[in-house]
Amino acid sequence: MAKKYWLMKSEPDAFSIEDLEKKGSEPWDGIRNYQARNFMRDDMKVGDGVLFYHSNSKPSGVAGVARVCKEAYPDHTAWDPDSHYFDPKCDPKNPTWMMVDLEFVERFSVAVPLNELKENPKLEGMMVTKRGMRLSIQPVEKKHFDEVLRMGRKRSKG
DNA sequence: GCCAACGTTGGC
DNA sequence: GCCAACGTTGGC
Repeated sequence: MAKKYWLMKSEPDAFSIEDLEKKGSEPWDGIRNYQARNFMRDDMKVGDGVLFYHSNSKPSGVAGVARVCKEAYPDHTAWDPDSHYFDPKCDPKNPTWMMVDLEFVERFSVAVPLNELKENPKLEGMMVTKRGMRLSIQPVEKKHFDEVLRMGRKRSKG
């Protein structure tokens, strides 16, 4: 199976690329959307490339790159009453929610802001550039992944 | 802080 | 099963 590419959103106040860099790897918990879960559960494999996107940020944009290092397994925060992500409808014996682990790959010194993604004709059709796109995990085409990587590294050089 | 977009819930 | 109400996401 060919390597796949993804974009995953996080609010940097909650968990940022800097946090991932410090920790090395981290479970991507708290996903409570069926479409996003299905991508993790059904399609993500170890080694897949991930654009780490900072949302609700100034500005929002792609802050770096991560890699899937563990395939989908149950998200235990769903049945932890103390967790922000607690889901009272979730049965631990038949887990509804899953997560993968990501490991740090690369941090752009300056994030590639959303408006530059939108303005780049090579990224036409990329999901994150579409208005009203709230899905927090999105599949990304290889050509788009490579172009965003190029943009991030170019900026990093100054 | 505003509000458009969109997913979920619940009454019927 | 429809759809209005509600809650959340997330850019601006």
